[in-house]
Amino acid sequence: MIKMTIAKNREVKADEYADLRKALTMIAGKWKLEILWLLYHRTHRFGELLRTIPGVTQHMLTRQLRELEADGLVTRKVFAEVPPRVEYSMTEATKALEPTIKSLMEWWQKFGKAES
Amino acid sequence: MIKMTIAKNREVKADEYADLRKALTMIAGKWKLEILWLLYHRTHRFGELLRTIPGVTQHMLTRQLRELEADGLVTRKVFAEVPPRVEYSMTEATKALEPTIKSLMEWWQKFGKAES
DNA sequence: CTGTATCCTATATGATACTG
DNA sequence: CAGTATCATATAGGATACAG
Repeated sequence: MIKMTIAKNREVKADEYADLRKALTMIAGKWKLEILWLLYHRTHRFGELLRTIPGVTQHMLTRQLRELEADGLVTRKVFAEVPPRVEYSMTEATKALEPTIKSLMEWWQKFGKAES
Repeated sequence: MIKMTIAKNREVKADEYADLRKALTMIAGKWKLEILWLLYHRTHRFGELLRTIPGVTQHMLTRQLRELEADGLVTRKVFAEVPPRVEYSMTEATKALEPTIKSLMEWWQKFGKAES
């Protein structure tokens, strides 16, 4: 897997940026941080999230949850009941991300607020 | 500044999410991480960045730099010379952000790669 | 209750040509 | 050298109606 090309360093770095960008966009969706925050506390049903998050629509909530699920940041559990029940919960990856989010919060406290 | 409303907690939290989203989007631009990375090493001229970052156009580079500057993440220094010279460098805020970026990198190493 | 299907707008990104 | 202007495309976000 070693690339013996002159451009090796550039290729490797380009991959790293792509990775980091991917990680950022995984949580940068308009409603994702609030969804994750709620799931940090406990499992939520779809309707709970819809009622708790101000301004979000069914459509957007569904889409953000689907993306988070595809990225391994939420677990979706469907119960075969009538009426249907669906529960969303965090994953190991979500838990592991918490320190990073707090780090970003602390940075914002010191530097972000002064700008813009 | 204390809001004595029933919705106080929700309002406060909504502000926090808006802040975090702002912090994320400040560095989530397509070329921003690579720009910041280069500036972590040393000051760069516009043309250097343009030649060093593969795939970026003059137009996009200018816009990403302007956004970073507006957010306090790069310093732009214009020299009154012919031909013109413009140097971009990092700020205190940029330096302070490095641990957060590394934290995100480490998280990706453990959890991001397995998904998607 | 928990979605999906359409259609629409806003923003981000990009290609290309031109300029002090 | 370091941009700006213009036009075009891609993606994110949203309003509304309908469905299992």
